[in-house]
Amino acid sequence: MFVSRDATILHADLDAFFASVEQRDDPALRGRPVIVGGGVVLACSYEAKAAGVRTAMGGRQALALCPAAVVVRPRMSAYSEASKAVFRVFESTTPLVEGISIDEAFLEVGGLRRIAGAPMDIAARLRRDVAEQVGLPITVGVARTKFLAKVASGVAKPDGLLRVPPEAELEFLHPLPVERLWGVGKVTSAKLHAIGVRTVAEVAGLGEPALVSFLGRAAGRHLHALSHGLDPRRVETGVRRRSIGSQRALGRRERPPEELDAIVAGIVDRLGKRLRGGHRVCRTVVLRLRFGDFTRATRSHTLAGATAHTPTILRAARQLLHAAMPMILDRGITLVGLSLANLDDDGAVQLVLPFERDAGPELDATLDELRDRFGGEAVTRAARLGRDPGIHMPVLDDP
DNA sequence: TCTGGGGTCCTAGGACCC
DNA sequence: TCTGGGGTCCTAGGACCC
Repeated sequence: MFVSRDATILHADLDAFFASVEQRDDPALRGRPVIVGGGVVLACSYEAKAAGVRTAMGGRQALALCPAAVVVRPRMSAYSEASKAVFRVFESTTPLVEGISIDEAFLEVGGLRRIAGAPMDIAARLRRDVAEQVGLPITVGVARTKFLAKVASGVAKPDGLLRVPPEAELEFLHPLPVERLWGVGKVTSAKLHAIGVRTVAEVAGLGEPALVSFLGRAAGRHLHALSHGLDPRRVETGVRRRSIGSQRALGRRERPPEELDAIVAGIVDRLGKRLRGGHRVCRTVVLRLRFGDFTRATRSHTLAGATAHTPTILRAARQLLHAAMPMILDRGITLVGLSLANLDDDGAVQLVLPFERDAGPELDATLDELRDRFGGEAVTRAARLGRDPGIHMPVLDDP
């Protein structure tokens, strides 16, 4: 496999994204500590970070650390717009863009040297373009691998640019704390600390067999590779979503079953629209629950066939909810959510139904039945296509 | 400190098939 | 009567990321 010897991967990461959008849109917030969120901190400006505020921290604790902070309600649509604008700048830089979240992406610029210059020049221009065209600060890491590019941007934040030269990768990587490794969170870092491992160099020194027996096969191999600077992943475009979900925190108040049912119905409705909007279908419905003691549970059901039909999904979700009721009543529910997984593209199929020329009423009855099964939208589209009664009628697949 | 909302991937056991 | 190994799918839980 070809591995570039050159540092041609950019990791571009917007700084304190939500908070930066707020500061951009309201000059009164500039230079001040800003917290986006309410119950928990969704994002905070660097002024707030300086006071110790962190993402996912409880709102009360954040304000205790930083009483001067301005708390702002999140404006998701504004962030979504800003993200789109930034990604337009990415796309104008190189066609090889792999988005990894609303505020970061990998860009491969290895093939652009002749027309756009060296990676560092491209990165500097990208930062300038995002600042000028979108008004947001962005940090870029440049390296030979995705992982090193990401670590570089993390080290260079905020509003920075850093290249890891291929000949100095381990020199750069090994002194860093293990938490910098992708895939090392709270649990894994605690495990590693327990055996006296605190730096990437020490992880590298453990050897793969030890890491595998200690952390499991996949995690062990992964960490071993990363700690030696090995990461063969290429920048990939057009990565498809594997699941979509929506959830709602409920607080500690008791919720009667009818209310839970209504909330689930609302979530199914939203997800069904997103699914159809993206021309996708799902096969697995996952109910997510969180309880008063903060334990969690999931219950899932896989359908015989793929669907984007709201009533079909709702039926499955209701059954899962019903089966989980004893647990809910017992432990008290604080969050309910649904994920739709096993996603696929919605291959529309044609259903051929034989009809006589004058079978008007019979056709109408059949159409009603199909609307009920597949959703009005799909069949209305299909009925237009199959205007001539008795000939054919394409509908969305839903066995 | 009493904790949002959106995702990804891995593990492990059981069912089932060859 | 007692015995294999391999593969896939489903379910549930968990760690992790932004």
